[in-house]
Parts: sequence; C-alpha cells; structure tokens
Amino acid sequence: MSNTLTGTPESDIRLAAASPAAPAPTTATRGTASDGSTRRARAGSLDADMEPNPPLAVNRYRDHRCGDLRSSDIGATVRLAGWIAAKRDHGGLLFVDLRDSGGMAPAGMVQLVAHPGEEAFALLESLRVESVVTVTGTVIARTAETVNPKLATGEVEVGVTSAEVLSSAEVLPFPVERDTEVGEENRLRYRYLDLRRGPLAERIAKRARLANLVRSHMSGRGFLEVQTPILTASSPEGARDFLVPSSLYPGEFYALPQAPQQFKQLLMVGGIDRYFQIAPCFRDEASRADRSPGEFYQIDLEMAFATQEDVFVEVEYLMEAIVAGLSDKTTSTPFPRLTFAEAVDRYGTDKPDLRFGLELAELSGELGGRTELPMFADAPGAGHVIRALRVPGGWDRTRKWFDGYGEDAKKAGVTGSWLQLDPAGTKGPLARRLDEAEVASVVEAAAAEAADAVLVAVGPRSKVSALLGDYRVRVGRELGLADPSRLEFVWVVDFPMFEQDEATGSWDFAHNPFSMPQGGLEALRDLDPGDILAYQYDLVCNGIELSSGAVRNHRPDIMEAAFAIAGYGPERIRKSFPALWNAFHFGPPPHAGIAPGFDRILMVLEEQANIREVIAFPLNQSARDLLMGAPSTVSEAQLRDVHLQVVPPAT
RNA sequence: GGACCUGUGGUGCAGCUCGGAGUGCACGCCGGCCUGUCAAGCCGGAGGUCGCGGGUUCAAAUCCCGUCAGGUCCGCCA
Repeated sequence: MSNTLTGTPESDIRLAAASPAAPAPTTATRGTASDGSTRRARAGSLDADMEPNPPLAVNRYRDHRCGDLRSSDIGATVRLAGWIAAKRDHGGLLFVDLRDSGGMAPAGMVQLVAHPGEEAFALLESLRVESVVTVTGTVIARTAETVNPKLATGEVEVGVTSAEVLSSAEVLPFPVERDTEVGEENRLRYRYLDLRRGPLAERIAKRARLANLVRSHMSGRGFLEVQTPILTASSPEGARDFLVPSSLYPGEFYALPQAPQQFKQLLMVGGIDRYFQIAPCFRDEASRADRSPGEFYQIDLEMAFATQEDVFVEVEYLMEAIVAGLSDKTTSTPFPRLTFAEAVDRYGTDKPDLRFGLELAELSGELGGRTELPMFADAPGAGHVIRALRVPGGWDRTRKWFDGYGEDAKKAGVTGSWLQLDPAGTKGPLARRLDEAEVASVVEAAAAEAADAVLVAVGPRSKVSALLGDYRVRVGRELGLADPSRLEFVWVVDFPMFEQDEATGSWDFAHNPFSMPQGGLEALRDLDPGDILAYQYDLVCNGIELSSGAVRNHRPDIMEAAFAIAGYGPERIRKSFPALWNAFHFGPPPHAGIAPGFDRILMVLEEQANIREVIAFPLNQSARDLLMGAPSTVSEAQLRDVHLQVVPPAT
C-alpha cells in the first residue's frame, strides 16, 4: 500500500488517515449470530474504533510506518523511526531490522541496508540493538532470491542515506527480539522491555478491545456506566481492606473498596434502572495464579426489578458478544445450569469443566456396609460415602501414579484405593480384596471399560468429592479430553445460604449476606438453616469461576431474620452497613446483579494460566511491584502528616 | 500463618542422587574477518562469592541447618 504523504521530512504535522486499502488485519472475526434474536447485542459495533493502524503523525521523525512499505512504494524517499531489532553486519554490507511498534504488530518491521562509505553506515554499525533511530532512505526492490516471505515488507528494503540517533540502548538485561524464555522476576522488573517483546503487548491490546466491547455492549443494553468512589469506608465483612489514613481526621481511615457492592445497591435505591462499571476492586489478601493480589477488575452490573433469569439473559448476551468479537472459539447459549449440589455430586467441584464428561460415580449403595473390607463395611456407620472416578485407559498407569493418588487421598483425609482392568486380569489393591461380584459392581457403577482404571475414595462426602473432582480435572488434562475449540459456560445455582462451623456447630453466611434466601421469611423461619438455598449463582467457564452474583435481599425484615440465624442482632447490620440499612427503609426496588471478573475473562480468552499475563503492570505473588518498588517506606514527615507511627512487628 | 518447588557469568539451562580444580550447552557482550543476510556466518576473547550465612568433611555448586528472593498450592478471598 502506498502512502501519498511523501512530503518533506520537516513538514508540519499532518494526520494521514490509514490507507483504506489496508483493512484492519487483527479485527476479530465475528460469530455468525444468525439466530435472528432481536435482543442480540451488536457485539462488534466498536471494531472500527479498534483500527490497529491509527493515523500517522507525519513529522521530523517519520513519514511512514516501517510495516507499511510495499513494492508499490519502490523509488519513494521515506523517513522511518523505530528500534533496531537486529543487525546483520557483513563488513561490506550492513542489514538492520527496524521495528516501530513495540511488539504491537510483529509485522511492523522493515529491513534497512547500508554500505561502507555511506554516512549512515558507521553510525548504524556502532549502535546496539534496541537503540532508537530515525532514518531517511529510498525504497528499493529486493531481488527475487532475497525476498523474505516472513515479513509483510519482505519484497522491499530501504537503502539508508542518512540516520540520526534518537536514543541509544545499553546492553539489555534480557533479549527483546528473541523468544527466549525469561524469568518472570526479570520480566516484571523491566516490564517496559517485556511489553516490547510482543506477546504481552498483544494481550494488553486485547484487554483494551475487551473493555471497549464491554462498554459498547452494556451501554447498548441500557446499562448506565457509573463510577463509584475509590476512597470509601471500611466494611467489616470480607477480605482485609486496604486502608488510607486521613490527614484531616487523626486516627480515621478511608478504605479502598473490595467491590462497589454497596454503592451499586444504593444506585438501585436511587432509581438507576441498570448499572454497570468496569470496576477496580481492592483486597489485601494472598494471591493465587488466577487471583491478582491487591487489585483486579470486575464487570460490575446490577439491575432493578430483575430476577435471576433476567441477569442470566443479560450475561449470556454479553459473553456471547465477547466470544464472538474476541475469540476464535465457540460457545452455546443458553448456558446450561447445575445446582451447587449437582455440581459437587457429579463433578466434585462447584466450578466444573464441562468440556468433557467423566462424571464421578456413586458406590455407596453397591459397597457400603456390604463387603468384608473394613474401609467399605464401616463407611455407612461413620456417615461416609464411597465414590469413584473412571480413569480411561488407566490400566497401565505406573504404581507410582496410583501411590501418589493414595497419598493425596490421605492428605485429603479420606481413604483412597484403586482397581486396574488389566487385559490380563484385574489388578490393584481392590482387585485383591474384593470378590468377583463386588469388583463387577464397582466396574459397572463407574462405567469402566476394558483397560480402564477406577479410583475409589471413602470418607466424608465433601472431601471425597473434592479429591475425585481434582483427579477428574487432572486426568482430563493428561488425556486431552477437553475440546480446545469450545468455551463451555455453565451457571451454578442454588448455593446454600448458610454453612455450619464444624467445630462449634454455629451457622454463618456461606457467601453473600445480602443474598435473598429462596422462600423468603418463611424459609428462614421453617427450614433447617442447612437446607435454605440462596438466590446466589456463579458463572463458570472451562472450569474457571468467572463470576459470582445474587438476587439481593432488599427487605430489612428478611435481612434481620437471616442475620439472626448467623447469630447477629439488628444492631450488627445497622452498625456494619448503615447506608444500605437506612436506604432499605425508603423503598428499595427488588434488584439482582453479578460481577464477572474482567481479568479472568481475558485469561480464558487468551488461554493464560497466570493472571499477571493479562495485566500491564502487575504486582508479583507477594504483592510487590518489582518495577516501581511498592510498597515502600515513607518519610517521617509523611507519617506525621497522617498521624501514624510505625510499630515493627515483634520477632 | 503453613507446605512444596526453584535460585549456577547479562539471559535461558545442564551439572546436585553418588562431594574431588567453576566443568558444559545455547544466546548475549567485546575484538577481528566478511558484499545479500533474514535471530547472518567464521575466528578469538572477556565475564562467576554456584542467592546469602552457618555446619559436616581432608575437600561442598553438590550433604545438613538457617535465612533471603521468585513461583505453585493450602488457609484466606462476605
């Protein structure tokens, strides 16, 4: 493609629109969306805003982008600016790869060529890679043998006539242009270099597209984007708050919000019909690979006069639009639903990966109390269950693998055993200790086939299920059972409202104390707390929990009853959540909402196991910022300003 | 708060079980040669407190204890 603005290098800054002949190559392919649904969002309507080839400011640095040069430009004098990606010095001939878009487009590269005796030669030869230059030269055709098909600009090169150093680079702490693995500590410490490398920059660009798509979609669905405070009041529930000392009020603190939960409910009371926000959330809690320490983002949304069904429909539209706009994978709506109890029973977890089957089997009926084997015979009396997992083709797994399972079982507090359907005859500890009919019943219950293995676990239901659920995922991954082209979303519904403390027997909220109990006041009055379900739901995709939400409890009387079961008097609610408590006395509408994790969605789209890979400047696992050096000590004067004194922990 | 894994020239790794001279690989860096490369090639060179501290031993990168840093998990995440 040709840029017609070949004006003088010193020409005034003009905005050259990207050539229409170059359609956005990275524009996401859109889903078919052919079901004719009138309520369907216009998912990709923002794609035009995501033009990856923005207008070029023509100025003294450049009049073309490196990656734009084509054979149609042959003969043109061009000025380019960028980083020296690589040098190939032949002594009598110097090649330089010039790259002008820090990794954003791998195609943004062109080859420069210089010869001894030319003014630019010595300068370019002396520079290290990743130095920044602006060069002027002529676009030259490459001979047929020297065309590089790997580069979009591979049919041409630029014969440099003059070069100027804009900034020089010292020897880098790690290679930018090579795809060498680099330790994450170095990547975080020199995040700007990591961004230049490409893969990370592409994920950050995808993050921008996701944010744009979400804003466009949600606004189109009538959701009002409302920003809520970052400096707010500490709330007694949940994780540890980040505190911000007040200089104006000695001894008083702001807190960073763990989520805009109370604000969004107050917006409902305020008559905002539908709210959303890509909301920053701050929690001073330990991190995990999929959990950023300190701060993360949620697509926070709430709807007035809404039921669980209404929330599901909206989120399904949103997810459909995201998948269609930003992923090559496919999904299906409506998303299937599992109750919490079903999910744990069938998959051993409340976040099942539905890309493959391999459901857990129940053996309690077949074996409980029926065999001589004490581990089974005593199970019913101890209130234990016997469950099993089929391991396809598992007969020849190593003794070490099965022993590992036995050890994991022991760690989990359950008894683990196994059976191998060796073609030459059944083996494994259970084969030796059960009679033929019992083995047959295990095989049948587990739906095992020839050459399979069966893992069996005996113990408390929750522990047995968790162990086998863990092995289900592990086996599924080892055998590649999951369809890599699918995003299998599932709603997990009907979470229990309360859970019992094993030690004390007292009840507490299992999840969100603001969730509406199913059955309302009557349920709270008549049912055993352990049997009360909440209108509380999770959205799970490929085994990853993306989102948690609820129909909110907007009735002070039901709230009081619920808190009473958890052992709290009305005073507790009033003191802990004064704004919400008061507001709910002035006509709150029924409302419901959810908050899909923004970073988590990106992790799924980008198939990243670590959340730091989708964040430009993340804290490390220990919540340290290796680039900026946070957290850091501050001066005595700063501490005096906010009326604080540091008391080091006793050691 | 706890468990486990990792730490070896600038980068990525091997060496550690079974102690014996800082041994090796790939890249980078410095110098030289080189006119068609595509992460150029060839020759030469520099670069190390084997994270740190202690212990065992005639001898420790290697074994033991402690500690620091990074990662994964449990607890935690209404």
